[in-house]
Amino acid sequence: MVLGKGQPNGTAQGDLGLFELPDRLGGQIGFVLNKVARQLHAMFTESLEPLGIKPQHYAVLVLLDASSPLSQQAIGQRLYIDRTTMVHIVDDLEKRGLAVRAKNTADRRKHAVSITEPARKVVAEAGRMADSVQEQYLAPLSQNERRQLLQLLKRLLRP
Amino acid sequence: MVLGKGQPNGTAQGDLGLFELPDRLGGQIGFVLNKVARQLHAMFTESLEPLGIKPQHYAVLVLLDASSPLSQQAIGQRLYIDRTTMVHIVDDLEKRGLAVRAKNTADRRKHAVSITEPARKVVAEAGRMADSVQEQYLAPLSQNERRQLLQLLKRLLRP
DNA sequence: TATTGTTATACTCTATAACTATA
DNA sequence: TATAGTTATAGAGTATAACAATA
Repeated sequence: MVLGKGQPNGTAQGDLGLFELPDRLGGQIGFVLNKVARQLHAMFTESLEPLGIKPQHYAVLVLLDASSPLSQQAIGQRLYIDRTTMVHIVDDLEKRGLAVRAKNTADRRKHAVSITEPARKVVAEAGRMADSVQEQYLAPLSQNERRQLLQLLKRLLRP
Repeated sequence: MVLGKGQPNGTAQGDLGLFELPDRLGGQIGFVLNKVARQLHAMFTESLEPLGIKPQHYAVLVLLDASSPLSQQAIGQRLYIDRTTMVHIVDDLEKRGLAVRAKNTADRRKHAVSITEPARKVVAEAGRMADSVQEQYLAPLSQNERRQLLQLLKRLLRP
């Protein structure tokens, strides 16, 4: 997708350069936020392909890597993932041998989902992919600006 | 979805509070970006329901309000929307009487898509919705921080 | 009664491929 | 040959509703 740089905004009012956004839209954080999130997500998804996982799997694995076992509900609550979606994700991880389900003996409604040993290397590798993609996508920003951006976003995130 | 505030992170390492993210994930801008974008998008979608349009329709209408007519391709390029997706969006707008397709006589491959007069009021109203949702969602940030956030995001957006 | 996990289903958003018509 | 628009189709990601097992 070669889009060039658009015309500098020397055009008459109401006559936008080919790739310019009206102020009304460019001023909306929502619009820009959405596009940026999609672009980064697409890049990360692509970078994970060789590992046979997707961003959601990565997120769950990071969590399990930090503390296994967890119930599916517990994982979902932390990652803002619905429990029905969690079923599919854990299904995928089990098929790929990256996680295992056991019964929680204390509360037999719950599963005790754990990361497998081979998966530890996969998470590590995926983490490097994540870093590399971010490094690439965030290149326009200084280290300090990246920290600022992250802090601002974190303050917006709702439970 | 009542998630509470999570435990303060006074727990032993490896033992995360119920709603805490491991540093590895919380430190990834991608993860937080994605969730924030989805939350805002969901709120905006809901607020637009009474108007019978969705965020993509709003974006196209804003563009057409600023400069009509435009070809579908031209709209899509500015809004990062695929041309096949544009077909559906313009279909929807025509059904709702918010836009009309005419043939571009200079280049008869192209459509000349224009906003309709009644639609001008809809865009204006939708714009107020957008402002209100943003005001609500961005409440944790000062005016200055909102500007910062927008500027940082805009610098990331790729063509 | 409430919670955990499951299943089936469906919706949103988007993109790919193949086509028509115009240039 | 390339571009604009269309169509059919499919995929990813997510959610809703109904259910079983367990608390």
